Amino acid sequence: MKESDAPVCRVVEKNRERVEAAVASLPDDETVMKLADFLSAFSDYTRVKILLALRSGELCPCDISAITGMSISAVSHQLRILRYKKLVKYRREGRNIYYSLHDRHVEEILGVALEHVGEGE
Amino acid sequence: MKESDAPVCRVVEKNRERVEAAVASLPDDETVMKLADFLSAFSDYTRVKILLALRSGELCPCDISAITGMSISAVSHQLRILRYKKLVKYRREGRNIYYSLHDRHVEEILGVALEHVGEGE
DNA sequence: ACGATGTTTGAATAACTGTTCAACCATGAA
DNA sequence: TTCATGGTTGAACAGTTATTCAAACATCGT
Repeated sequence: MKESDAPVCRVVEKNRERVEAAVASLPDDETVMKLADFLSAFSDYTRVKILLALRSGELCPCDISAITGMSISAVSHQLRILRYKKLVKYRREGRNIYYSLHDRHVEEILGVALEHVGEGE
Repeated sequence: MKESDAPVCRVVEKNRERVEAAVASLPDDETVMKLADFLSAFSDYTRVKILLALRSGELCPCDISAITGMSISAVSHQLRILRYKKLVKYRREGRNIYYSLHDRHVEEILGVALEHVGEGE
């Protein structure tokens, strides 16, 4: 959208304080981008399932494949995303690699979201 | 992937307890789907920005357009997604429609996620 | 060194998502 | 009723994403 022809209704004028307060309260753009990037890791059915499984303890890709019914390759691709976005960490043990949730934040988000969808019934 | 030829490594056998515990702890499929559906609403930069802006109070689409620099139409499309997925609610006041965060869960998730990305520096 | 096991990776394809544009609906004022 | 204002909607396009397949890498046992 071009800045020049932003459609501005009268309400924006009336609400100017409100609007300016909202703008002031926004984190900087980079933080918003990081936020969306982090949260977007939760946006896929299979990734959510992987994360939920990891709440009960560390698992290797092969375990996760068995649990979720996904192919090993698909699991590995998704784990890579979860790694990059800091939702999981891993450790090597011989030939196996064990994945676990990165920190409490991830568990907390899953918990709050579970509450939310549970209430909708 | 076909169930029949799921690649199962030895670790799964060794970890059978662990794997079975994880399977047992998983919510039913419908819940996982609802979870992913809810959380996927947080996965876009512009939606996150809208939600962050709404933390400071209710706003109409026109306000949000001014705050985010998005077109009114784009804002409205995103608000629809946020409405359907129960991240925001709205009320009408004459010609204006005011949107606000649906409940504490949404605020909490944003808060936890902000903590998470804040720590990474 | 070799083979087997456990995992990762890149390329390709199919499905999905966000923005724009134009048309439309809803409300209040005249 | 008619007009202007504030919002919504559908179609279309561009960009993104998840899965599969085949090939590769890393580690261990022999």
